Amino acid sequence: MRPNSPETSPESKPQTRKRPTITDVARAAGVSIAVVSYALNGRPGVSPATRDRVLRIADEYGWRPSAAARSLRTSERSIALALIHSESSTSRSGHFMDFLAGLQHTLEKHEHSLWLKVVADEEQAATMYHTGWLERRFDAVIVRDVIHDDPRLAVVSREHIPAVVVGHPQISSPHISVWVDEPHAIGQAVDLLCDLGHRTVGFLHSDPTRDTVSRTTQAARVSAARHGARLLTHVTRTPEDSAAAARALLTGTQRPTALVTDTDDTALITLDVARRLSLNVPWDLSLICLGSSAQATLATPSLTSIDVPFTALGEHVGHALMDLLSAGSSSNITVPLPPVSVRGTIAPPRNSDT
Amino acid sequence: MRPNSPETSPESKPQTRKRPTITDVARAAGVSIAVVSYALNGRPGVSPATRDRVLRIADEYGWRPSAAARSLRTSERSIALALIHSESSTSRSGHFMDFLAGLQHTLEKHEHSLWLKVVADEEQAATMYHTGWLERRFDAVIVRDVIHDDPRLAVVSREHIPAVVVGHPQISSPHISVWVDEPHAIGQAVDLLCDLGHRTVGFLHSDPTRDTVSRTTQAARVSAARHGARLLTHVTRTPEDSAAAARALLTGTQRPTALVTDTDDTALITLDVARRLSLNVPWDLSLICLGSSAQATLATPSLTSIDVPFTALGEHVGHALMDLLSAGSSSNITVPLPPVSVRGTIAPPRNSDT
DNA sequence: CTGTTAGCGCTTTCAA
DNA sequence: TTGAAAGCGCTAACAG
Repeated sequence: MRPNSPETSPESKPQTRKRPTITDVARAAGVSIAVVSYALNGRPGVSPATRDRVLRIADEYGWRPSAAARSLRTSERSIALALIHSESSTSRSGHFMDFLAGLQHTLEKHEHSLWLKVVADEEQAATMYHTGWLERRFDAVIVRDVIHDDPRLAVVSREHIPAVVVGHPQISSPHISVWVDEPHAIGQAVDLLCDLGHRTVGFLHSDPTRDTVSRTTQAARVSAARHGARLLTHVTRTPEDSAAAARALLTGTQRPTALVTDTDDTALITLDVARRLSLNVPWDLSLICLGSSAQATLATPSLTSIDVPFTALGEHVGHALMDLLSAGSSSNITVPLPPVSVRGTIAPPRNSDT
Repeated sequence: MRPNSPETSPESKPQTRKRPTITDVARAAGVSIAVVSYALNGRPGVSPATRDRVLRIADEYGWRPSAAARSLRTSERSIALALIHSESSTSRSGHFMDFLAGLQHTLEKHEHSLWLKVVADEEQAATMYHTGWLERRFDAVIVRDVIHDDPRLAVVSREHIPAVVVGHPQISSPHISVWVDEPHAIGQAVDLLCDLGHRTVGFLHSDPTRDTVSRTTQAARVSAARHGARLLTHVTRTPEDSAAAARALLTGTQRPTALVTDTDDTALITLDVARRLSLNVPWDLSLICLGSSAQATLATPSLTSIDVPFTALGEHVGHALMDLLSAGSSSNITVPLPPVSVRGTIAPPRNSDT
C-alpha cells in the first residue's frame, strides 16, 4: 500500500475534492471500466439493462469523464481564437460577442469547443497560437481583423496550423478565407448617395491597420467616379481622429453633402460633430455606415446603415472550420451583405438642382 | 511490432501532423524522458550541459509538452468564466473586455489560465459550470452580474465549486465577494448634484435583473433625503425603455434638473433625449453616470462620470481567486471607486436661488 | 546526475 | 455482451 493512500470509506461524503473516476462508477455498477466507457459514449455492445444501470449510477455519482484524460486518447477538437484587446479595438467588441455567439453555436453542434484568450496585440496572439499549437491545445485557429504583415498569419503558415482567415481571399493566401464584401457594400452606399443627387461624398475609414482599407477606399472611389462625383477620403486611427477628420471635412471648402463611414461608431461620432456644427442630418448631411442594426437604431436620427451580420459571420467561420478539419480543405466563402437599410440619415442634398 | 506502426524515418519532414513527443526529444538527445521532463520544468538534478542540450533539441524539434497529457498528472489550474451574451448585455461588453484583460493578466502571473465560454443566459452558464466542473476543466469559477435567484450561485453552492462572486457580500453568501461599491458612488453623485443646488434629481437604472438595483436606488434616496431633495426613479430594461423613461422624466410636471444613470450607455441615451427636447446640457439638465472614462469622454459634452476601474476589478478578482485556491479561503474585498470625474455635463440648476 | 517505472483517467482493441 | 489490458504523453518517485 502506498503511503498517504487516501482513506476511502465508500460512505463518507467527499467533503473536500474527491471527484469519482470511471473506476468508481464501474465498481459501483459491478462492471468493468470498459463497459462504463461504452455505455457513456453510446457505443454498441452493451445490453440496454447494463447501459441504463451504468448511466444511472454515473449520474448518481455525478460522474463525467475527465476532459484531460479523455482528450489524451481522443484529441478533443477545439478551435483557438485570440481576442485582441487594444484600446482601439474596444469599440468593436460589442459586435465581437455576436460573432462569438454565432461561432460557438456552430462549433458546439459539431462537438468542438472554443479556446479563447485575451491578448494585447497581434504579436501576442501569434505567440499564443504558436505555443498553444505545440501544446496541442487546439486543432485550428481563427484569424480575424488581419493587419498588414500580420504575425499571426506568419506562424500559422510556418507551423502549418489549419486556419480560417476572416478577410479577403488574397490576403488569406494559402489559408481559407471567409470574407465580408465590405468594398462592395461601401460602393453600394456611395451609389445610393450619388443616385440621390450627392456630388461630393466623404468616406471615413477608422482603422488604417485593417486590410480592407485600400479595397474599400478604392470601391468608394470607383463608385463615385462612375457617377461623376467627387470623393473625399480620410483614414483615421482613434475616435478623436475621426471626430477631427469629420470636422475638417464638414468645415472644408468642398464640404461633402454625404458621408460614408466604415463603422457605426464613427458614424455616431460624425453625427455628433455635425450637430455641433449645426448641420441638420439628413438635410444638410447624409450619412451611411457599415455596422450593426442594434447600434444604428439607437441613434437619433437612426442611422442608415449596411448591417453586417456578425452572428452569421461567426456561423460561416464555424462551418468553414468544420469543413477544413474534416475534409482537410474547404473553399473560400463570401458572406453576403444585405442592401442598405434606409433609416433616418439620408436625403437628397439641399441644392440637388445641379 | 505493432501493426500500422508509423514509418518514422527521422529525416522525413513531418509533412502532415506528427508533432513530436517527449520520447522523440529524449531519443534525439540521447537521454531518458525523465531527464527531458526535468530539464523542461527546471527541476534540479540535471547537469547544466545536459539541460542545455535537451532544451536546445526540444526547441529544434519545436516540442512543448502536450497540455492534455501534462494536466492529467498535474491538474492544470484554470478558472472558468461564462460570458453571458443576451441582447441586453451587449452594451456592457465593451467594459467586459477591460475586465477580462485585467483578470487574465493576474491569472497568468500565477500560471493559471482562463476558460471562457459564451452562453445565452445564466441558466446555461450554470449548467456549463456544472458539467465543466465534473469534467475537471477548471478549479474555480467567477460569477459576475448576479441576478435574483441566480442559478449559477445554486450549482456553485451545491457542487462546492470554489467561486468568486462579483457583487455585494450579502448576495455572495458563502462565497467570497469582490464588490464595487456602486451604491456609495451613486450616493456621492446625488450629493454632488444636491450641493450644486439641484432639488429634483432623477435616477435611471437600466437593468432590473442586477442585484444592485435596490441598493443603489436606496443609496440615491438616502442621499437626496439628506439634502431635502426629491428623487425620481426609473428602472428600465432596454435602451428603448431608458429613452422612454428619460423622456417621461424630462417632460413630466416635476422635471428633474439633474439625472444620475447607472451606465454610460444610458447617459448617452439620455443626452440624446435631452437634445431632442431642446434641453441644453448642462444648463437645463445635469448628468452624472457610472461608467468608463473611455465612453464618457467621447460624448458631447463629455460625460461627468464615476469611472469604474474595470481592469482593476479584473485584477482584484484574479487575486481573490488565487488566494482562494492557495489558502483555501480568502477575504471579501471592496474595490474602491474614484470620486466623480467632473466633465461637461454638470452645472448648478438654472434657478438655483431657491 | 540519470534511467526505470508506476501511474493520471480514459478509450479501444482483442479475447473470453 | 463483457472484461483484461495496452497505451495516450507526461510527471515524479525511486533506483542506480
